[in-house]
Amino acid sequence: MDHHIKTLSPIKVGCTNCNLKDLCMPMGLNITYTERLNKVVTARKRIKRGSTLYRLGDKFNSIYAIRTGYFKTCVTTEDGRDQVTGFQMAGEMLGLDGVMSDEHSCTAVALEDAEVCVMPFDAIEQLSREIPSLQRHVHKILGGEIVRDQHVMLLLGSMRAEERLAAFLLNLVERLHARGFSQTELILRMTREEIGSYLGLKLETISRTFSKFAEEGIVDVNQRHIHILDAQALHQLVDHSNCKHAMAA
Amino acid sequence: MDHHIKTLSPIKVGCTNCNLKDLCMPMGLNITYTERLNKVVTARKRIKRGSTLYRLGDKFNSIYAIRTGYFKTCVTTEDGRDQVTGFQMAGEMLGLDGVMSDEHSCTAVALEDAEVCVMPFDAIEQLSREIPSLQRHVHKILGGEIVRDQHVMLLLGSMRAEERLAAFLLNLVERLHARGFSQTELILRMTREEIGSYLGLKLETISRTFSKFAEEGIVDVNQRHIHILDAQALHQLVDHSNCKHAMAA
DNA sequence: AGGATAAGTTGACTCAGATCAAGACGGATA
DNA sequence: TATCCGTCTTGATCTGAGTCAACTTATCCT
Repeated sequence: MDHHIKTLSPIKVGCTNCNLKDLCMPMGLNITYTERLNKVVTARKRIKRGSTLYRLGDKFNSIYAIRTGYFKTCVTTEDGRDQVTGFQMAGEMLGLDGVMSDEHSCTAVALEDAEVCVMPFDAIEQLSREIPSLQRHVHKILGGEIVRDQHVMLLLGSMRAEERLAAFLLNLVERLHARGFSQTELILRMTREEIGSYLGLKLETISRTFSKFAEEGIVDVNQRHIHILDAQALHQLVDHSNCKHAMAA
Repeated sequence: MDHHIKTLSPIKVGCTNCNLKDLCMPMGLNITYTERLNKVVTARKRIKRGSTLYRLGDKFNSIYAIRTGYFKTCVTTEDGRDQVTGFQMAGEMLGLDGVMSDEHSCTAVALEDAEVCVMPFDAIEQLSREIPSLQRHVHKILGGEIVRDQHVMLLLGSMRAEERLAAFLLNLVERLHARGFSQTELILRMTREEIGSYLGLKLETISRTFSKFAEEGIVDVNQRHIHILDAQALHQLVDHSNCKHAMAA
């Protein structure tokens, strides 16, 4: 029991020896700078599956680096309906949606038990004034979010259901692969409804499209366990949407 | 004629006496700092209607503040098909899409003859290390883009055609109003096709929806000249999409 | 001014995905 | 082991927006 409490204590593992340091905030920083960044991480926080890290409207103080677990972010409207705006995994940052107006513009929910590093944004700003490479990295994290959102806009604005799901699966598996997981197998952390919300489709359509992929031998679907059998076919689906009139020409 | 050439010369009007200074980059900076920012603006650039400020894949060096004119940004796919990701007007920034990967991830096209201030990003980064309030502002500009994109995702993912167009008109007129223009009248700078691309709809649908709004007396449409007669109705359309089951409950 | 070209409107028809509905499955609880 | 509930699948039907096409109206160019 004592032992269990010890693992819970704040700042046991620092950035320096964190296995995510090449993906996360310390990316590209030397040891001296990483140590300084480490001092900015004042706390760790555990979030139980289903509970929120922050909610729409909460005061913005910190950004969060995910150590373990999965999150979804969603924009909730007054009436309780919501749209999923993204899924985040270990090494990715959460909370940047609050930078603009000093309050969060979406809600972050843990899809499974998770742990995050809390980084007060004031401290990050101060440190990044002293360390140009950190400043550059903060800008890249913010800018990367913009590029990612643009891709989702492209997906929502011009792809059909199959193309959307194919793009979604490829994106997930690519990010997992960057974290050392399989390039062909994955376990979905979210429901069909959440995938649908993210992709602008209904849960039935997600289910049907999975079944169609399975029939065609492109993927093997067992509940949330997905085995990609023909990644090439998925890529073609995504690219094909851009080729309708290129082929006609 | 001489007079005309003078107005064309680089850096005639500085940030200090620019009429957009409260909306644009110098927002919130005192006079001393604004003068320093002014030195970063090394050039002005004129872009003719229909030509590009930068293209997808171009090396990222600078961000741009729009002095006059309108732009659209679009993600172009290999085959020439593209999706409009946004419309920008005076006082807004362009080019942030390049921060992440050091090359632009979209193309910026002038919808009418335009003039922009060129701000080398290296210089902005350096200056923002010295001026915390500028640093904060750069972060807010980047963060604001994220929030804006989230709203578009919500629109594309969960609204019907009428709701999308209503939200689009309200957003445009609000931004124009912040620039001193009418709250009820506006001239569209883009074609129905460009609006459609942005909203994930076809141009025929945009046309039909405008006609429907006109029939219902919500707006008066004369080509690109739009007169909003019942802003309340537009607001209700947008909010209503969030109330379907709230009303049932 | 006139002719060419781009932009916008409107109608008829089609279809992808939504909606409604009925079961099946699997993990949690008692 | 039974049952309960959230999740998922599948079928039947409906509908909002897409597609195709014909036409009108602006705008540009010489």
